[in-house]
Amino acid sequence: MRVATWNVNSIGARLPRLLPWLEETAPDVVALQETKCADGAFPYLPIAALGYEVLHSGDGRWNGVAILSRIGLTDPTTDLAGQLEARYATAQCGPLRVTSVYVPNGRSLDDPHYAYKLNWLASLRDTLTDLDAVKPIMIMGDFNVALTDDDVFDIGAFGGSTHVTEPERAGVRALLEWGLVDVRARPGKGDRPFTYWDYRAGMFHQDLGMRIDYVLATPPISISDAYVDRDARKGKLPSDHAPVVVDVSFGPDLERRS
DNA sequence: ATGTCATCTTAGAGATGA
Repeated sequence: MRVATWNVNSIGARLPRLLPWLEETAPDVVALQETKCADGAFPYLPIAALGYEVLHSGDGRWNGVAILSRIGLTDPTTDLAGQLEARYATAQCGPLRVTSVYVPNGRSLDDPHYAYKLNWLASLRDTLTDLDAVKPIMIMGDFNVALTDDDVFDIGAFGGSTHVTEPERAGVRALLEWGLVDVRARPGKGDRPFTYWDYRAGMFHQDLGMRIDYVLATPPISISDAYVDRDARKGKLPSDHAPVVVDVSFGPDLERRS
């Protein structure tokens, strides 16, 4: 089974890249972020034509998350307790409980949006309280946090910046401490599996990136491969994020239990 | 390291966010 996450930075602008990518990559489940469209404007038809059921939560201009699944999609939820923006979507997709997240950016350390980001991560952690890590659960998306200094191209360039502070990292680590595992993709071009490169200043060309998109999975989910699809960041009108693609499998007992 | 890209407002360049 193949699962992927991708911040597409507008599904409207990215549709000419997304549709052929879905055909070539053939993921069974995809978590999308930054769709930047209202529910009524989501391109359901061309995606359904490729065999996917869709759960979308969209504000319109900003944010927006989706789950695409061709192995079933039930028990949809887009409400994250106490949070108003469209940044969270969960559904049962076959044996997997899948969540797509678009964690708030934080903007700057003195901006109220930074406290909002920490609060949002706490709300995300709270959703795990009643769940059991022996079941197959995946939370994936754009976390807007680099977990370690090695997850940015040069930690010296991030003094006083968001994405690398201890409270943000602790917010994500709380998910790992609960029992989710950080599925590290094998590196692409460089020695580190970056997933985001700023559009400006030739950052992608120089591989000056950040690893801020994560796939988190519970231990029963066996990972046979995980890679960053750098090709999707190249060429004409790419997103500023690359997809993370993960191949997973389960034991027969787990297939039954879920 | 702020060099790009996407969207909305409202008709064409500016504001906003990343």
